[in-house]
Amino acid sequence: MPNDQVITVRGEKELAARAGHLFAGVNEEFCCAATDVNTWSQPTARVAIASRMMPAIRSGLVARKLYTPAALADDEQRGHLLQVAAAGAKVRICDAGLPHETIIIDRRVMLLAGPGVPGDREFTVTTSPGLIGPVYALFDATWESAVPLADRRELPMITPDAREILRALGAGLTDEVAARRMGVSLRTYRRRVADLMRALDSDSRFQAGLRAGELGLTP
Amino acid sequence: MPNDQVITVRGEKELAARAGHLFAGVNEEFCCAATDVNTWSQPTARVAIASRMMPAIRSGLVARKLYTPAALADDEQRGHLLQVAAAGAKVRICDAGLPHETIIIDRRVMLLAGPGVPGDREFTVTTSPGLIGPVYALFDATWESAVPLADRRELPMITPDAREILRALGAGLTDEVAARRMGVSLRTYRRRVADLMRALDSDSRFQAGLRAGELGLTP
DNA sequence: TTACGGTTGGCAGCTTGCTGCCAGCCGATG
DNA sequence: CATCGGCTGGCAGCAAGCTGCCAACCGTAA
Repeated sequence: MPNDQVITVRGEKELAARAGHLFAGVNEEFCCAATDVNTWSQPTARVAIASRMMPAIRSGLVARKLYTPAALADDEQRGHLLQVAAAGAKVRICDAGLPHETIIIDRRVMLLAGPGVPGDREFTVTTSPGLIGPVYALFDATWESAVPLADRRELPMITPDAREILRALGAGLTDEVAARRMGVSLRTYRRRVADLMRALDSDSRFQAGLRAGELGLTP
Repeated sequence: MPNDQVITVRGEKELAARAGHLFAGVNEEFCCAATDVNTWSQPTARVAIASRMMPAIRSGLVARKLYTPAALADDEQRGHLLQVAAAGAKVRICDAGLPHETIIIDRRVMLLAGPGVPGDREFTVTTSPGLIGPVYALFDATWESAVPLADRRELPMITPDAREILRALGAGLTDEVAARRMGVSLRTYRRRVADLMRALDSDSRFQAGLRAGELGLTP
């Protein structure tokens, strides 16, 4: 494929047939951005890819996988991500949508997938440095603002109630004012603040504010 | 230019000659991501572009311009950004590097610039939806995590001293412990914390923590 | 030398935050 | 019906945070 060329294929079969050779060797870095882990139409393909990648990671390959919170929606996906992360891949979660899967291999080959159904969607493959470079930069920028999977705490207790408390805290209100606004007693408000502090694993309110922001819990 | 094609040109003259027609009409949306505003080799070109874009914004065009903090490095750039923002363009600053300028027009045409010197660099232009879509999504993701120009406070008073205080606060230490560690009295530590709170325009420590994080002041 | 401005540190008084305690209320269960 | 668990709200006691006050110290300038 000449350097300035782009090929577009439909479906995974055609992708493998026309561009599979480009993905044969991953030597240095594998970058992937997607909504969730259901990339390929067959879940077994995902397992096969992961099992091939793990030895490579041990040999020095850098794998960066960027997903949206949808990738943590069910236990299967989460389990898979924790598994690849434990194997050494860097996994981050970003809050913005990633409707098009983007894969960049060794900054040499780039695969862009349409937003369609995994089994029937259009793939664009290119080796053009003029295209890969800028996309890689944008991937990098998104990566930098994403939260490492390990740092991302699951906070199921972010009820509407807790969210209102975060709002009040973020507005700098005293407990008394905030409690009155919420229509609860000061003791109850403080009890809930203490719950929130515990959930944020924070010893001070400054630290809690910092963490709430880091975790994207601010309203 | 066929849909799946990409053209690569070197220099602005060749860009205008071979692809200038693609940029003739901007009807709906103009998205741009770059390190700073020194996009073109001639500053007068920047002024001319801005002066053409302002009436369009008033007619409903959405202009989104995404830069790194380098775009605020000098008064001239800052002044320009404040000007276009005042004219209705949305300007955001993102903390990650954007070494390749990326321009997407009406989601129809995309221009990717190499990282070279403005007067002598390579441009890649494409109208391929398979390419524009994913890049647009990554632009969007980066945009979402960037800070609106208006919200970005300049905080020159982040001395090494204040940074150490932020560290102590972020670690959840009590004032007494932090003061002792810094080798100052509790009164002095608290005096400095109060200075920091004032600088962060915060009424509570939670709010201060939140803002410090938002402003990227955390160590 | 003295005078001045800025900073520090100790102290005191106050407010805000933290949490235990206990009574009361409510819903669910046997 | 009684019992239980969970939650609420008032109160008290304490810790942490906030700030004014004043003396002491330091560097600088006249």
